Amino acid sequence: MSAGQRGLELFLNRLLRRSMLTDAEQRAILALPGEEVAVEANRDFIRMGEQVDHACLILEGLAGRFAQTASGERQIISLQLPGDMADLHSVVAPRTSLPLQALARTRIRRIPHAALIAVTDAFPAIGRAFWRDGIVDQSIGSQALLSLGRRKAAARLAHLYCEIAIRSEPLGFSREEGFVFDATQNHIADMLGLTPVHVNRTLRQLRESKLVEVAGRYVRILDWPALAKLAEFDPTYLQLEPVDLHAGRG
Amino acid sequence: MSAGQRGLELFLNRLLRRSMLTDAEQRAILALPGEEVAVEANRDFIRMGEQVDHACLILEGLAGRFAQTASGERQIISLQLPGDMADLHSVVAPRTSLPLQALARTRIRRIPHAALIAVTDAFPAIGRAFWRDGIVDQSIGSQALLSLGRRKAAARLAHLYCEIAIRSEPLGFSREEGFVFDATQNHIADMLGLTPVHVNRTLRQLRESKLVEVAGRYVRILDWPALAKLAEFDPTYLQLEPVDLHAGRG
DNA sequence: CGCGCGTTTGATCGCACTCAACCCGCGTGG
DNA sequence: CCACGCGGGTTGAGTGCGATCAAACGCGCG
Repeated sequence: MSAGQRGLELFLNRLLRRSMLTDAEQRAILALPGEEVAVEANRDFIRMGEQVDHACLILEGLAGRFAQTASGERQIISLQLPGDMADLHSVVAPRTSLPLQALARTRIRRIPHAALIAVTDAFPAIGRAFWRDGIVDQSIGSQALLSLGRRKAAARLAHLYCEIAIRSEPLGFSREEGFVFDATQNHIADMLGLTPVHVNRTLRQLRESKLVEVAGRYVRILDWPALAKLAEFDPTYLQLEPVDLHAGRG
Repeated sequence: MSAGQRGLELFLNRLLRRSMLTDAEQRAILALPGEEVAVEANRDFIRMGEQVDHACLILEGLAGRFAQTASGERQIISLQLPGDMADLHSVVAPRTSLPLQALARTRIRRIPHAALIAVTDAFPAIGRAFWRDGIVDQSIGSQALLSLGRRKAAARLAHLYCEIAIRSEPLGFSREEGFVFDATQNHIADMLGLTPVHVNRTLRQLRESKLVEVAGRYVRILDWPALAKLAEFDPTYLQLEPVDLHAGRG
């Protein structure tokens, strides 16, 4: 199978974990057109206020959406892993309000809005599956709000690692054997609303408590129960079970 | 016109500020069925994990969606004002992950999912308008993340007031003449990730700086430019201009 | 009148920020 | 070959914003 198709299969898997789609609908997803693009680390591939006519599917690497204050402090709003359609919402909101940036070297696939609209018109259930897909991102955002608003640094970091571990599973990584998380401590600080210095210290705590082991891009969770407890991590917000979005469902 | 229709007109206005809809589509929205319900202050009207078959349109009052930590600390994830469909997303995610609560005495209108699905099947552009509507909530959530992660208490509070002021305009309030914001300082603390005590002190700062004037449920912004500057408030994240979501658009 | 809720204020504490070095590995260029 | 710069990580000392603990006040309501 071609590289493009592999990307679409990851995306289809993502959709299928949350929405039931018929064979015809699945084929329509896999037949989506698009061109592949490579993006260097720390490069915006969608700029602020830009009008876009395509959505970006992450094939490889790590991307994030940013907001920032006047003084230049950044906050990472959401993280995109391979298989995530980073800005599927751009189909209905083509003027993007927030930039998208590659945190590490990343490959993306640009899917024209026209094709996405055509497929949602032909299959209303796909339209609702896209909508539902965005709900998951919103749910992740809600957890992030809870973290930033009410959790201490250690719990925030633990929660982040738990979430990335689960989200990495479809990519062939498991929690125990470790996963790739190619973000710098600077990036993590921007995700958690902390300073890089404090991220470093907090990370040390987790290491010294034998909860996680970090070696460059590779993260391994040594004590999942303890880490999940510290984070108060409950994965149900990620694993919405498949729902039948076809009209006249039972 | 009946009370139910007035609620739907507010909702239709909300949609029309962001999406273009044909006359037929607008009539379909206004014809949505639903029963009216009154909710006391501090009462959940959607409980955690509940499976719902209707969405809740806020007619009057103030509602919010919550998340909380194991120790019971709460974080308000989103606020719903009259005219907002509080959980439109429940159409595609009927198992709600977060509870909805009335912050003050509130009247809602329950719209059956079946009717909403029927209308999106008959008019795909309505489905995309719903989707797009949710994007605005996400955009508001992104600003909240930026606030919690990177802004100080005074800026967070200022930003909140600016946002509510703008969002209240369609209800007949203007920024200068004041608006109704029926949340306690406790609620505000749960929105901003602060303690009630600190909200009180911060509010005093804003009062003493002659930026806002608060009298019970009534808030008046005395110095909009200064408040917006303190908050770094840029309303573009709320006012997505109307987009044509019909297939084959230019 | 007494109770409860929301607001207000004071005193102290602590988590995370700030400022400042320094280390290390890597790529680049003299 | 080494000098140098640079990005990322690590550590220390001092500071401050917002939390915590505690108490009192005002007001509506039973």
